[in-house]
Amino acid sequence: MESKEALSSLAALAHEQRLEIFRLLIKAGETGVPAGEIATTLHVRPNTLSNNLSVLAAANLVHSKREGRTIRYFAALERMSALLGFLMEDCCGGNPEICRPVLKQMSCTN
Amino acid sequence: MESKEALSSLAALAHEQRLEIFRLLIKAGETGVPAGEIATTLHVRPNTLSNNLSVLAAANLVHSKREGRTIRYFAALERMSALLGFLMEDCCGGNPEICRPVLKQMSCTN
DNA sequence: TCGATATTTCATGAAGTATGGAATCGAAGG
DNA sequence: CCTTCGATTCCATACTTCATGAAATATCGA
Repeated sequence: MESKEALSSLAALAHEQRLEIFRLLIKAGETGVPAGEIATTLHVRPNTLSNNLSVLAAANLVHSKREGRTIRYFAALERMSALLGFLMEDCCGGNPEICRPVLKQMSCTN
Repeated sequence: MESKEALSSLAALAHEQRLEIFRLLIKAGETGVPAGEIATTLHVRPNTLSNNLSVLAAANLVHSKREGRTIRYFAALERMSALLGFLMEDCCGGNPEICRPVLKQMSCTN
């Protein structure tokens, strides 16, 4: 991942509503969530939601699929993966033990 | 980690110069880097650097230690760890296989 | 084709953030 | 004590981002 991509992802996530949207989509997983359902769940106006979804989409953090009148949104885990890799690049250059706790926090066993 | 803390961390990182600073400190690990060395390495003015370091420090992403006239900065891995955990919370609620690739990207074996 | 529903686009004012120059602080050395 | 060096703070200007309402677009059912 390049610096500019990482920056756009971080900027997209550095916003209260967008962070909530993204985490909601992370939790929803493969199922995704229709735009309207995001709006009612998070109590946001549809136009504001649409703007924020477009920011997340421009940062490649989410993608969408039309289903008739509704549009279903999904978190883009592969992008998230690349971002985390970029942020922690070479963190273990000196000593693998140091960043071990970071990984532990991410473990999917909880 | 609470949402507000995550937001301040993300906002701090969503800035070209601060992202470079943070990644430099991540690579430096336990050794840390003195402020002056950061300035010369990244070719930034000392006042700008100082501002940006204070933003990163306010977000608890870095901490510092005075050593005579110089001040040495370190990346705060425990904060980074909490941030990643917050972002990916419940990512595996449905299916552990889905977020496995995210972890792989972070693996310290490279 | 018409109306209803779901979502997006656009322009705008208000608020927040970045930047660089100058002044300041704190520690070390003569 | 005075100077130098490393780093920070202050401040005004310029820039960017944000939420909002009004209008537009797309899809479906009648």
